[in-house]
Parts: sequence; C-alpha cells; structure tokens
Amino acid sequence: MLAAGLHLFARHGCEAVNSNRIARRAGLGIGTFYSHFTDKYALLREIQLRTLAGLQSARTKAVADAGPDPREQVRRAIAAAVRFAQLHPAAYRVTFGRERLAAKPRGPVVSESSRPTAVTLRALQQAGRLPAELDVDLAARAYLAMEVGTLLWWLEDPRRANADGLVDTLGRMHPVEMSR
Amino acid sequence: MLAAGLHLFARHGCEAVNSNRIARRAGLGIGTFYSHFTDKYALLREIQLRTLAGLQSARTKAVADAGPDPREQVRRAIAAAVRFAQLHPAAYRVTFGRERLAAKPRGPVVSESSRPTAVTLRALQQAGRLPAELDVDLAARAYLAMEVGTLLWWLEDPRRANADGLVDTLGRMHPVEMSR
Amino acid sequence: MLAAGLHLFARHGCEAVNSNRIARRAGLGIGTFYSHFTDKYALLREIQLRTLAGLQSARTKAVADAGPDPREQVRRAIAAAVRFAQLHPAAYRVTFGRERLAAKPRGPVVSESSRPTAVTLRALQQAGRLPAELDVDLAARAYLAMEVGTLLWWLEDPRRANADGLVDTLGRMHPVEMSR
Amino acid sequence: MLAAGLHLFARHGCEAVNSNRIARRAGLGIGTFYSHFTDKYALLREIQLRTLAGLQSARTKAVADAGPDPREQVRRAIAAAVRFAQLHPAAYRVTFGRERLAAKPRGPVVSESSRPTAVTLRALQQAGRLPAELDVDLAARAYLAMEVGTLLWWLEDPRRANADGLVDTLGRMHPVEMSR
DNA sequence: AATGAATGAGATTTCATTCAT
DNA sequence: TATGAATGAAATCTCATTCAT
Repeated sequence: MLAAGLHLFARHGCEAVNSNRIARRAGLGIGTFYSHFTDKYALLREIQLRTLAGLQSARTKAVADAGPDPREQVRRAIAAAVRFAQLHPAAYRVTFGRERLAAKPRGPVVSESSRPTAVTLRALQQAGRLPAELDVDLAARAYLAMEVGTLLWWLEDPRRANADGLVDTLGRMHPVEMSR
Repeated sequence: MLAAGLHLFARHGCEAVNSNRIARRAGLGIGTFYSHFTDKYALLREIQLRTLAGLQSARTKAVADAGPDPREQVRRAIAAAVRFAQLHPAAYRVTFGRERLAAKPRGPVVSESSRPTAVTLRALQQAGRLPAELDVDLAARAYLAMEVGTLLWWLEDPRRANADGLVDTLGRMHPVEMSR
Repeated sequence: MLAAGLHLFARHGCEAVNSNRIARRAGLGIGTFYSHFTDKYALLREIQLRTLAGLQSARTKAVADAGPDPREQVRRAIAAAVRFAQLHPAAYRVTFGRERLAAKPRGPVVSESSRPTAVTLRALQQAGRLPAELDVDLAARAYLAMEVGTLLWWLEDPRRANADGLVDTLGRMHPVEMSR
Repeated sequence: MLAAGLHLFARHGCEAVNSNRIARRAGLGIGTFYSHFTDKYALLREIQLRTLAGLQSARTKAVADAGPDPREQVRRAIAAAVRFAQLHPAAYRVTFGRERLAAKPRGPVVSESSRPTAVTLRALQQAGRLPAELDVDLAARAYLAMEVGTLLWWLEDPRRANADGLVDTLGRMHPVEMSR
C-alpha cells in the first residue's frame, strides 16, 4: 500500500490521486485502504515520515564516517543526500515537493531540520573562523532551501546534472566554505 | 476577480478553492467567472504570470540602478526580490509555493529564470575571477532555489527574520561572493 | 422536493431513503437536492415544521369556532386533529412517528405542545371543577401521548377504526371529562 | 452481547450502531456476532422479545397479586409497568421507542397487546357499569398508547415526573375509572 | 467455536460546467 | 454581458458480510 501510494503520489500528485486508485494498484480492496489509513493524507504523511527518517539516518551515518573536519563532514552529508535522492527519487519528491504541505494540518509539519547545520556553523563562528555578522541560523536555513530545491529540480529531469556535479556545487555554496 | 483568486489561493491553496467561491468573493456571478477564464487554473496562471512579470521588472530596474559592479548589482537584485515578497506576500506564495505546478500542464511551466545570474557568473569566470571548475549554470540554479525557498519560508511567518537580515544572508551566500 | 421527500419518508422511513432517491423522484438532479437542503435531515425537519404549523393552526381555528365551553373546545380540537391526520396521513406519520427524533440534534426537537391543554385544565381545577390532586401538566402530557399514539396506530391501517369513533373515544378519555 | 447491544441501541439508536461496534463492546470478535445473530435487527428483536416477556410477566404477576377489584388490578398493573420502565429504562426505550419498528419486517411486529385491558372493560360494560356507547377496544388501545408514550417521555428525562405521580395520573385516566 | 482482515456495494457530498433568462 | 439554478460525474467513506485461520 505504501509502495502503491508512493508511486502514484510521485507520478500524479496527491490531489490527482484517490484512495480508490491507490488500493486498486496495491491489489487490495477499497475498504482495506481505510482499515489501514484514515485517509490518503495519512498515507502521505506515513511515507513522508519514513522518507525523512531514512534521509536523516543516511546523513547521520555519513557524518559519523567523516573525520573531525567540518568541511569534510558537510561534503559527506551532501553526498549522502544526493545519493538518497538518486536512489529514492519518488520518495524524495513526495516528501519535499509540492506535497510537503498538502498533508493537511494534522500533526507537526514534516520537514527537514536545519538545526545540525546551524550548530556546526555556530561552532566555527565562535572559533572565529566565520564572520561574526553572519546569521548562522538563517544561513543554515537558506542552505537547506537550496539543497532541497536543487535536488527537486534535478529529479524533475535527472539529465539536467550529474550527481558528482551537484555534490560539488552544493558543497562550494555551503556556508561552511566561507570559513577560514 | 484576480484579487479574489489571489486572496483565496494564498489562504487555502488552489485545490481547496473552487471557482464558485472565487466568483462569489469577487462579488460576481458564477457564470461571469467562466466568461473570463476557462477554469481556475487559467486564473492561477494569469496571477502567476503577472507576478513573475512584476518581480522580473523590479529586478531589472534594481540592476539598472546599480553601478557596473556585479556584487552591487546582485545585492540590489536581492533587495528588490525581498522587497517584492514583502509587498506582495500572497502573490509570491501563490506563484512560487506549492501552487507552482498546480497550474496543470497547459502551457509552459511558470518559473523564474536563473539565466541572468548564470550570465553574470560566466562573465566573471571568463575574467578569471571565479574558479574554472565551478558549474555556473548549476550554481545559478542553486542560488535561485535558495532565494525562492528562503523567501517562502520567511513568508510563512514573517517574524522568522527581518528583511535586511535576509538580504544580507542571501547576499553572502550568492555565488558572486566567491569571486576575487 | 418536499412532496417527494414526504412520500418516500412516509413509505420507507427516513433511514431507508437516500437523498439521491428523493431528488430523482422529484424529477431533479442530485446536486439540486444539496443546493436546497444541507442533507436529508434538513428536509425532514422542514416537512415536520410545516406539518406542525398546519396542525396547530387547524387546532387553533377549531377552538376559536367552538363556544366558551371547555368540553366543546376540546371536542372540536380533537376532531380537527383527527381530520388533519386523515387528510395528511403521510405528513402526520413522518412528523410524529418514529422519525420524530431521527431529525438529528440540529435545532430544537420538533414536537407538539401539551401546554394549551394544561392551561385549560388548570383553569378548571382552580374553579374547583377538577380534583385538586390531579397533576394537570402530567395529565395534559399523557393525553397528548394518547392522541398521537392512537392516531399513528390508526394511520397504519385506517380500517382499524373510523374517524368519528376516534373523536368520540379520545373525547371521552380527555381529562377535561373528569370535570364536574 | 445482548447487554452490549441494549446499551448501544439505547444510547445511539439502532441505525447509528453497527454490528462491529456491538461485538467490540461485548469484548468478542466480529465473526462471533454473526455466529449468534444473522444481523443487528435479529439482536434488536431478541432484546425486544425478552423485554416484552419481562413486562408482561410483571403485569400478570401484579394483577394476580391484586384482589378481584378491576380498579385495583389496573392500579397494580400500571404500577408494575412504571416500575419496570424505571428498572430497565434502556430496554423499555429500545423496545417501545423509535426502534420499535426498526426491526425490519422480518416476522410479526413486536408490540404490547391491549387485549387484556379490552377484556376487563368489556366485562364491566356487559355488567352495565360502563356506557354502552364506549368502544372498549379503541379505549384499551388508546390507553396503551398513552401509557407507552408517557413512559417514553418520562424516560427521556426522569426528572420530568416521579413514579408515584405517573401511576396516579395514568390510573385516573384509565378507562376503567369511567365505571360506576 | 472464535476471530478479524479483507471486501465492495452503496450512501453522502462536492464542484466544474452548462444554459436559459 | 451577467447570472445562478440545475446538473451528474466522481471522490470520500461506511459497514454488513465473508472466509481462511
């Protein structure tokens, strides 16, 4: 059911898909859908939460595998995100694309956090390696918007760029690169 | 009618609004709606096109007012965009937010272009002031995603940041800042 | 639409009838039903309110036509109610039958009032013509239950009794007959 | 299962309750419900039949306990009915309230009989103690409607009256009181 | 006997669109 | 040109019922 929903949401958008069709594609009855999820938004949210968990775990693992250098950690985290989007394009689009807020206000909004990036930047700033005037929270937020927006644009047509180029460009534009 | 549509699209989202309601809010009859637009997506597209034109004109004007310095041009363009979003929050959200692609595949996708930024960056690169390895097209695209994503995040709750801080942060993270 | 609803509610009961069928029987589209009533319960309530108004007006008129004698007033009022039930059997059943409370708790419950009868009885009691121990409110309420229940039973199969016999029996059992 | 059904029918009405919920409340599986009853109407009918039997037995016992005086027999029977309604309000409402006819035409309609009352009245009439013109069958029927209707009204909100007052009022209005 | 996941017919309700005025 | 009552296709959701375990 999750797979069927993911496929259809990614292909047609949440609003253009109905519970009937999801159930049918999953090879199950209509009623079965409703015995598992209260409505299609609940299914969407479930997909989003799982995707988010998967992405965060990939990022965490990548950072752990990197050494202590913040630049290297950031590079690895970006590479992990790009790889994740590449491996799970449908899930990425459904989670961060225009469906993001479609999951009606039923519980906390699903979104990635810019917190870890902000923490890293603040540490560099306090060590005097980033300009004191930089608003690290805003910079972290802006970076996240860039990464998500760029990956979504890429997934619309993967021929637009290649994974390595994306990692390189996102890496160069990450605020950690301002450090010295 | 445009104003009514803008208001309702921004407040409830395109899918949650029907043509009936738009007409009613505009103080006109239902039939009148259909004598002006083929459907609500046509109205949405019209709003988006006008918004886009307004934003581009504001940017162009800002760049023209700036001197020849690329950095200054970029600063001014960003300031213009932030001001535009601040003055027309509903229009900005309806044009670039989750409604962006809701205007069904009926004509070219409405979106801002990263072309001007790419042109500026390429000139600097050819003048040797930007690393030869930088993919300027991708960088321009990434910057645009950042700007749009950050402004949308800001408009969700304007207390999250102030306009000057946004201009400063976006300015610092613009690829033109890598130049030397 | 009212006529169609009345017919179907009386014939099959409110729960066994759907809005679709009512609209179809009225020779109108499904959507038309919903542009007039929020749901079938709203239609039911409308029918009930109209019926109640009609019955009350018939009673009032009958009492006005009677002279000053309470017994005569009661007789006439009963005769008016029986005639009303005979002329509008479907409306009577839909209003006082098992649908009475089916009109979900949306506004005050539709019911006939025992107030007028209680007022009449109290006057007689204060004039010493009815036993001081009689609870006139309860007696009025009980009489109303009897009248309604008996008429509903009669309408289930009109051959069970004839109108004159009903008026006579209800008249004899009305608490006003205890007076001396 | 009977207790669960009684509780839910009384609280929400037969149409608003589903077999699933009844089984769940009874602490049993859905399938178990269907191995005992063909559908929820069968359960309803079972409850009604048991209630009816209980009420009739209480009445019979009360009459047997009274002496040979018809008035006393009637008083006792009424007192028994009021007590029964007071002790089993849910069962009384489910049996005689708006659910009465909900038990679809599957077998004879469940209802109390006015026969015993009619028999008593006819005997009095033949002894010349009741007016020859009185339609005793109709009077018995009317009394029953009054008793049932009044008790249902009382059970909707028991503060409306007290048991003794009800017995007294119903007793005074019983046709046997016309006897001389 | 007891269970409950699975089912799908059917009821409710919405809304884009038409068309007579 | 403006109107809005009328429409019905389509989406959402419920629940009686079955059947494999």
